[in-house]
Amino acid sequence: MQSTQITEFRPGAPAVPPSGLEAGRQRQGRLWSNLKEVCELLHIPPVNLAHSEELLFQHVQFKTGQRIHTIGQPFDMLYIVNSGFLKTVLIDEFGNEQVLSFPMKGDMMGVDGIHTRHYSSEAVALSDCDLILLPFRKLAALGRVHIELENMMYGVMSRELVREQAMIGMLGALSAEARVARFLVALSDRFAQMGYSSKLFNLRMTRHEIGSYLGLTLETVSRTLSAFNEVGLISVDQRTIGIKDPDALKNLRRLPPSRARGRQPGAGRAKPAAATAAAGAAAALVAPIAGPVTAPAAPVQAAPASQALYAAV
Amino acid sequence: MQSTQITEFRPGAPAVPPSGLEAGRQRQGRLWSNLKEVCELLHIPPVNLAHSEELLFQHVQFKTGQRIHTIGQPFDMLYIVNSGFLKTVLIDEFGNEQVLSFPMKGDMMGVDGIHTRHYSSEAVALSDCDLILLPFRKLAALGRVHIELENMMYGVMSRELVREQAMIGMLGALSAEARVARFLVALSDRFAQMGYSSKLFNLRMTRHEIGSYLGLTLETVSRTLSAFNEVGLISVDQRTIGIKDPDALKNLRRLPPSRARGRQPGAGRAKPAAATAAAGAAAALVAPIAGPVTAPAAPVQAAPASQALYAAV
DNA sequence: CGGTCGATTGAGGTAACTCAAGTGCGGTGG
DNA sequence: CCACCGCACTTGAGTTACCTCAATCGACCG
Repeated sequence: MQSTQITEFRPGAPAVPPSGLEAGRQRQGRLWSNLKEVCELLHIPPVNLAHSEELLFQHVQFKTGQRIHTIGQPFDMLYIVNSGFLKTVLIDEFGNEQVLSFPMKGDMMGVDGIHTRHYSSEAVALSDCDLILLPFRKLAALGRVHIELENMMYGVMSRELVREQAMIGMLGALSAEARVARFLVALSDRFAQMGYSSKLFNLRMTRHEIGSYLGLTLETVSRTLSAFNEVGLISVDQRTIGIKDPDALKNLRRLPPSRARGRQPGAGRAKPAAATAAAGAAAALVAPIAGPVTAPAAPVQAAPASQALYAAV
Repeated sequence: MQSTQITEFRPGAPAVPPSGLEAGRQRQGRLWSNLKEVCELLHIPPVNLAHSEELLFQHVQFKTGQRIHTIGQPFDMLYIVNSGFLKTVLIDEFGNEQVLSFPMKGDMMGVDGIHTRHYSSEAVALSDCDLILLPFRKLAALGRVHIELENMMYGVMSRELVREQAMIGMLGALSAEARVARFLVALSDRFAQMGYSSKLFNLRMTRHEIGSYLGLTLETVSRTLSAFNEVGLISVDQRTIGIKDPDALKNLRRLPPSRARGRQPGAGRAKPAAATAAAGAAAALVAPIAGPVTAPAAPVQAAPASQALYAAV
C-alpha cells in the first residue's frame, strides 16, 4: 500500500469544471488538500507527519440542492466539509424527513455508512459546497501507518457521537424555547469559529428544517423567534438573525408568559433593578424546574435568587 | 508492543473476589475472553486470527447500582457488556438526568470518552453485570496489526451512531404511544437476540428511567402501558411485560381515542371482519399523518385502506 | 406580473404535562 | 409475625405548551 495519492472519482458526482479559483479557502484554487490541512479543518491536534505533503485528498463541489449521498446507497466515502452548508436527513416510511444535522466547515459526513456498508442517512447541500473526499478503506489503511490519522478518525467519530448525545438530551428534556435558543447559540459559536460574525448571520435553512431538527413545527419555530425578537434577545428579519444577548440565550429555560411581557409587572413583586427588556428576558433563566426528568439522587438545589426572577413556575 | 495479554486493573473498580463460577456464560468461570469471543459478543463477522487465543481481555463485575464511570472522569477504557443491564445518563446543570441508552449484552460503552479523553456520560448497573475491559490505547494499537479488530472498532462506533440517529428521529417525530411501542419492540428483539423470550420479559428499569429515555414523564409511560394492556397489545404486571401483538406495536402511530376503545363503534363504520381487541388495535397504525415534518418532494401517498381503519385523524 | 415558496400570525384543539391521591410490594424493626 | 415505612406504580383531574388549520404577506423568479 504505497499509493500516496487518493483519486477514485465518485460515480454520480456532480459535473463541475475542474477549473481553478474555487470558493472556500483552497490556496491557489487547488482541488486537493494534504493531511495537515484536513486535520486543521477538523480541529484535530496538529499532525506532523514525515512526508504528509505527498498525501493528497481530492475535493468535489456540489451546488445548492444537490444530494451528496442517499439512504441505502453503497458506502465507500467519508466527506469533510471545506465550505458551504448542508443538511443530513432521515426519511421515514411515509416520506417525512427528519433533519439530523446541519454540517458545515470542519464537519465529517458519512460515518453512519461504515457499519452496514450503506449510508443510513441522506446529505443535501443547502448552499454551494466544497467537500473533501476520504475513501474510507484507503483512509483506514493509511491510519494503520500514520497513527495521527487513526486518532483523527476515532476522535471525529467520538465527537459526532457526543454531539448526538447532546441532541438526544435536548430533545428529551428542553422546552421549545430552550431548543431554539440553544440552536441559535450553537450556530453563533460555529460562525465565530469559522471567522464569521457571531452576532449577525444568515440562516441557511428554512423554518421547516429547523423545526424538523429541533422536533418542533415550523410555526413554533417562527413564533419563538418572534418572541425572542420581541423581548430583545435577538433581531429577526427573514433569515437574518442578530444575536443581542448570547448569555441569556445560552441559559434560557422558559420565557415569561406573553401577557407578562408587554407590560412589566408579571407575576409577583420581583425585579428591583435592571430595567431593559433584554435584561428582563435574560432573567427568565435558570429556574430549578425539575423538568420531566429529575435525578433521584442529587437533590435539586434552588437557583440563586438573582437569577430566578421569572423562575417560579 | 508485543504484549498479548491485557491486564491493567481499573482503579476504583469494585472489589469482587476473582473466584470461579461467574454469572454470564464464561466457560468454566473464566475471567478472561479472547478476541473471538469478543467479536461474537459484538455480532461482528467472525475473526479468524492467527494466534488470537493468546489475546485476552479481562472481565470485571459490577453489582446493581454501582457506577462504571462518571462524567468527567479520565477516559482510558471501553467496556463491552457480557451480561447484565445498565443505563447511561447525561446530567444537566440542575442535576436532572437524561437516560441515553440501556446497554445490555453485546453493547459497547465508553466510546464518548475518546474525543475529549474524558467520559461525557455516566454508566450505572441496573443489575449485577459482567463487563469486558478494553483498554482503548492498547486496543487501537492491536487494531493496527489485526485488521479485523480495527474493522470491529469502526463498525461498532458507526453502529452506535446510527442507533443514536434513530433515537433522534424517534424523539423528534413520534407520539408518546409510538415511542413506548417501539421501545417495547426493541427490547423484545434484544431479548430474542440474547436467547430469552421475546414474548415475556422483565423490565430492568423504572418508569421514570423509561420516561427519561423516551422524552416522556413517568405518568405518560405508565398510562401508555396501561392503554396498550387495555386494547390487548401487551400485558402488564409491574415490571413484567408480555408482548401480544408485536406487529401492531412495530407499526403503531397512534391509538384510537380512549372513548372509542371501550365500546367498539369509534369513528365511522369501519372494521368488517377481525373482531378481537388486539386486531382492532393493530389497525390503529400506519396513518399517512404527515407529522410535524413532511417531505417537500415525496408526496405522502395514502396508506392501504386495510391498514387505515383508525387512520383519519 | 402572476406564481410559487417561505415566513408570520391568529384561533382553536389536544397530547402530554403537572399535581395529587391512592395502591401494592418489599424490606426492616418491634 | 405483623406494623410500619419507603418506593415504584397507577390513576384521576385540571392545565398548558405545542400542534393544526388557515389566512395573509413578502421575496424571489421565470
